[in-house]
Amino acid sequence: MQAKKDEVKKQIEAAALQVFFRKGYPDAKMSDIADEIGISVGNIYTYFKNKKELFYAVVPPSLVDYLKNVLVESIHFDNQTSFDDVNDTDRSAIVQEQMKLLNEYSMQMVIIFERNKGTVYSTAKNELIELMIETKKPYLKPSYKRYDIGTEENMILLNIIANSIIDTILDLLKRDMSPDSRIRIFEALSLYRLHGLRGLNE
Amino acid sequence: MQAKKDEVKKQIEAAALQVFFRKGYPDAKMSDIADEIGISVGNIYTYFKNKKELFYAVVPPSLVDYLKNVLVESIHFDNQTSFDDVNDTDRSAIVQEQMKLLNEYSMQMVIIFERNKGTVYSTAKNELIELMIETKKPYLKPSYKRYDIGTEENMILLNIIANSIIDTILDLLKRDMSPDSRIRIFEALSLYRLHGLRGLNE
Amino acid sequence: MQAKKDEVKKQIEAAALQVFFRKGYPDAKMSDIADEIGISVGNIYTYFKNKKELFYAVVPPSLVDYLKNVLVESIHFDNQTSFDDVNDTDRSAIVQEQMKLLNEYSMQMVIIFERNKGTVYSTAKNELIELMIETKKPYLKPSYKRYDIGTEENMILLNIIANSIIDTILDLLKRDMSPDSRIRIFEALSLYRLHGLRGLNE
Amino acid sequence: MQAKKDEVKKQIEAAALQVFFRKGYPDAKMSDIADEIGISVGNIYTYFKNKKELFYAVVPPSLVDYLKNVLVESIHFDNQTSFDDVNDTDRSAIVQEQMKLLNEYSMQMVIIFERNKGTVYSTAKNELIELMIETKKPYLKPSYKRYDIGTEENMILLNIIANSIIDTILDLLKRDMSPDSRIRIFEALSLYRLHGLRGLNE
DNA sequence: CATGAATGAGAGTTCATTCAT
DNA sequence: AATGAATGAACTCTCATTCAT
Repeated sequence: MQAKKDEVKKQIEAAALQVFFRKGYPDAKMSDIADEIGISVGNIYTYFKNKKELFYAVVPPSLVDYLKNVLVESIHFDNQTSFDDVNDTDRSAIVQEQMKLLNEYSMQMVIIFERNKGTVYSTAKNELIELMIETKKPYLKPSYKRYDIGTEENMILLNIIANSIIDTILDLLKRDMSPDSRIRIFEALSLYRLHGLRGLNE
Repeated sequence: MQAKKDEVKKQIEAAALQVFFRKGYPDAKMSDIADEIGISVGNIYTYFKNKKELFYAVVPPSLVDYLKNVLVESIHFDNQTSFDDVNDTDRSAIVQEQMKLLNEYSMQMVIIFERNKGTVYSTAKNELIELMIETKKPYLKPSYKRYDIGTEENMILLNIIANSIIDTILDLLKRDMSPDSRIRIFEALSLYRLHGLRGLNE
Repeated sequence: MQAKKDEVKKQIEAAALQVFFRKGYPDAKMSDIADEIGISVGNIYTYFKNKKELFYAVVPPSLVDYLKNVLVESIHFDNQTSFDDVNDTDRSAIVQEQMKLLNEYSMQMVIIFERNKGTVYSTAKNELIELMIETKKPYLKPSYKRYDIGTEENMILLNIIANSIIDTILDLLKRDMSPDSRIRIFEALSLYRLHGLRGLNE
Repeated sequence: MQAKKDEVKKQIEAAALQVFFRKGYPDAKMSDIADEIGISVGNIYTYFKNKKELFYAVVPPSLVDYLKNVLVESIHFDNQTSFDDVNDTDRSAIVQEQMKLLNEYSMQMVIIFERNKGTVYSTAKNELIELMIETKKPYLKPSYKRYDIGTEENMILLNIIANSIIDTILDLLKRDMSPDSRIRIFEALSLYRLHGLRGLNE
């Protein structure tokens, strides 16, 4: 019985994750989730007190810091030497490992950092950006002289770029493709971040 | 009295734009808009037939093609020579003009290309991406050999990058800053697109 | 000033009568009435306390008994001799006089006896029927032997016929036509009531 | 549970039919229907998508042509010989059968041909009148000479009479009585139509 | 007097949540 | 445990009525 019970609970969680991912929290109807696995709406309430509790069971706050770290590690967005200093085999292993983690929680990641309306995660993306910038500050030059960007503008620029890096990763995770394709595109995006379109297009 | 009427209508439009910008069409309640300017909900219906009409008065379809063109022009995302070939004065004039246009409709742009759920604009961003890729196809190399990306992966990569370029512009427009700052950051972002972080950071 | 005031009041009453006639009380909007004569909604309230008061100013209860009597007189629905016993000139004069009265209050009549929803006149038609039957009872045979109609059924039959006679008059009054046409059709209807389709069609 | 559901659905339909019959579509409030059977307004939406769907479930368009035909057949309004040519037994059987049909859908009939505001049936009565006149035209004399009615007036007269015949049937159906009474009155009304009050009263 | 913008009550509809079965 | 019918709060929209101008 317990096994059965756990089984249903897992089904509900899987269905809920799908629906929260597709529609976001406010537009995800309890009936959507129930329909997804062919159970009654009321039965969800046997396992979860309410919609909110179901949501946080499926996208728990504990996941946030973990995913932030994975993303910060995955990106190295400002460390130009990261890919130059390690050999290809090592680099590949690192990327593969990171990708595995990102894939595993891809839907949660999108929910936490993008489709977070109506949840406590509405500030998560900005916090991640802060973390990215903070973590990598030592490597950053104080300003980009060529364009005479002062400290504040500099921060905004970094903020926008960090934002866009996150969006780029999330965008990649949203798309359906083979793991190999994903890794290749992931690496191409790294190159784009470091060297721009010219870097890609030479 | 007529003056009063126009005044209130403008207030409603301004409030509506704000609320649609902040919450998106489906989550923008008529009461949010009314509360914003301290009038009754019913009074909005003195000026606009219904929520939909108010929305399209504030974010008219006629704006879409116009903004698409401005954005495509503003980006030159793949034309590496665009900034090298013209002198600084001309370039500055062009950028200033584009920025002015983008600033004027910054909220509409975000609504059309990002917070477009429940509106006719839900496909606008993808159409813009298609337009960007299509317009600039002649300049693109058929594939990025270094990462062995085949045609399909190539398209996905371009799609993600185009997406991110749009997001970047929208992000910039969402932030409150002086016109000068905005232009400088805008130009820095162009540099980032072309040469990556290394291009910025040298 | 008083003259002007009275003029506007009369205009409102005329417009109200039109609109109540066309749409009935509940569906007649104050704005319909105002639009009809190109004044503001608020101005109606200068002359009439509210919609109800305007309605009863235009269709006053005092009219009801009067119109009931006119109709009862006009119909002679059971007096088979009415048309045979008087000469044509006299009869014509009587009918013309009745028609004049019916025409004058045609809209009120339709409102009182037919489009009376939401007003105190919802029972007026039944009261008129009662009056018609009561008034003419002396002339009625106690039962229609041929169809074995007992007293109660007899009353229902009379009720239905009376009802239909009223409807027929109202129907005639609703239609747009010349006074002459109206009189001729009115007389043909009398013949139909007395002798049926065969009476008409021989 | 299924039994319960069907039960409630039937209750809602019965209540809706009652309320639509009493008030007409626009004035029938969902709360009227809910109150009628002591359920919540929202619960009606468990069974019917919206007010319109509930209405057309209870008064389906498929009924219209059927009822038109039954009425046209039932009336023979201009065929004076219809009752003379068949023997009493046959005639009785025919009338009984027609009455059964009319009784079964009496409320729907009133709704379709009389209380049809806001529905697709607003033209049904006029269409039925046209059908009645068209169907029976061969039997009609070109004009009623005695009253010198020209073609147009003739049509108006026929229209009014047809209208009144329908009203008469609907009126009969609205009243509560035994089937036998209804049939006797129905037959008396036929006689009235053919021979008028004199025909009844001799 | 006249205006018409503003209000508020009430209608139809949706959906998270409850609860009898 | 499971069902899904039932509830009620909240949203969009309408219109008689009020009131500042």
